[in-house]
Amino acid sequence: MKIATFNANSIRSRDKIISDWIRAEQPDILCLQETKVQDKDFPVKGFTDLGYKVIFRGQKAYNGVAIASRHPFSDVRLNLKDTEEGQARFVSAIIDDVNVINAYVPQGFAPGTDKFRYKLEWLQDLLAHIDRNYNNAMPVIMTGDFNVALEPIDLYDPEGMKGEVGFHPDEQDMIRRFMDWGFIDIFRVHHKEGGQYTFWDYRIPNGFKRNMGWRIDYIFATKPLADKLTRVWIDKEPRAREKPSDHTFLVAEFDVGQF
DNA sequence: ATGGTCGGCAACCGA
Repeated sequence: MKIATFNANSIRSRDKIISDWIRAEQPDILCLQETKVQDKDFPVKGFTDLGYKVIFRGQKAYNGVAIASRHPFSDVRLNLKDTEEGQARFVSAIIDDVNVINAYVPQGFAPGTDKFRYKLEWLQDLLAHIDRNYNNAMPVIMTGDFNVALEPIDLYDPEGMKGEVGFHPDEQDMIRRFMDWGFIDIFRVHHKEGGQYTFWDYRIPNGFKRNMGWRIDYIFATKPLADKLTRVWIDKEPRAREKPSDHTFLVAEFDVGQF
């Protein structure tokens, strides 16, 4: 079973990068964030033409998440909280007995602001939702853009960014609570080295070429799945193309029978 | 070298 995550920064602007990548890599599941499209305008045909089903939750201009899958969905959920209609940041489903959660965590702007507090609250709500609905003996994958680098080796300038948004202890403590619950950061299981990033800010001149990036996209898996991990990697090729997203693809393969 | 990001969407906001 091959699963990938990609913050597209507009799914419509990334049409060719996404379809080329799907054709080349043939993932079972692709989780997308920052689709930036309302549901009525979602490019469903692009996925069905490639043999994929797709579920999505979007809004105008900002946020938006989707899961494309070669296998059927069940138990589809399109929002984290029933009251939170306006924030298209969460979609989950069961796909061939694997519980898949796709999240676009709020960016947070800056510590000490309402946006930063909202980011922490959103993560808290996500953890509460997971704790109510799953346990760590179940096969669960939680993936997406978490907008948090965990360790100094996960960003290019840990000294300069210490305490800033995306590299703040309060954010890292929240992510570690997911790991205490039972989620394993599977990229780190197979890659102990630093300098492996999934995001390079457009605003840094030649930031990608100079590898001035952050590892803020994750695939978390519970132990039953993590034990079956065969390969996990960051595919930087799409980031090197014309008109790339500021993020790139993170991919994992598991040796699970039913796929 | 007198410049220096994107995308959405229509003036700036968010990242």
